[in-house]
Amino acid sequence: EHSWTSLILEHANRRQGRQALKIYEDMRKDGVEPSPHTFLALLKACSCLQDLKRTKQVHAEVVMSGFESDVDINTMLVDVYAKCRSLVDATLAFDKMPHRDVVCWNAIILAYAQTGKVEQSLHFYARMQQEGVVPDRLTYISILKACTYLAGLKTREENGGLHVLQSILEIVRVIHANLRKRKFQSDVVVGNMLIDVYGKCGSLKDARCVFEAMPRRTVVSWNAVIFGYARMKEGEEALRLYTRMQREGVQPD
RNA sequence: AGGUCCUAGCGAU
Repeated sequence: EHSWTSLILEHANRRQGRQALKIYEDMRKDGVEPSPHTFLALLKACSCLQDLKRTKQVHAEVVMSGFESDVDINTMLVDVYAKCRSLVDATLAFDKMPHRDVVCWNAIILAYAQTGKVEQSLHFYARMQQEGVVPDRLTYISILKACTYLAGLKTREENGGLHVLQSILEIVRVIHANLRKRKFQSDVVVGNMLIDVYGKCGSLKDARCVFEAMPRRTVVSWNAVIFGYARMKEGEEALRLYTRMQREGVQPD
């Protein structure tokens, strides 16, 4: 069983989802019983296929094998259903969970965040705290993702979105304050997201401030700040940053 | 044996 699972996982990691599912069929034909690890590997395959129908089939197999209340599997189901763009199924899986830890709260927050549903993300964020679960770095990242996605939509609208951008900006400032309090502000991914979202909200000043304060930067940090200026038609500053990036030995990608 | 994570682009849809 272990070797079957490794094989499935390997194909899933190489984004060969269909192969992975086929191997699972062979495994069952050989009369081998799947373990929770098998399903985690299968769900990873579903996640890259983004195929709702197949995900539901795997879900059915999970139930038949008696792993319906496995926390890890359910968390992954929430995530995969969201990647298949079925928030309904993601939410159903989430609601069925008897016990919820921070990881699964993060998964549902991210599920809504991925399509810019800021209000719902914040709603789950509030609920998790009511239930005594302490947010972690990924919780904040997930909420920032919701803000980023929505801000990205609104900046592309020529005029209409200005007041929305303003309210997103206010939310981001609150999250930013929390991140400072929790000492997550020096995290690279967090920093990258703040640069991006501040830029998309039109606040290059905040974006730049975060960028300059970062203890460590990656090419993503540079991209985010450069695209921020470019978006606001500040081509010259974007170019200056681009040359500075090269001077500091970071390769463009 | 690894349940949730960043920008842009490219594919897929």
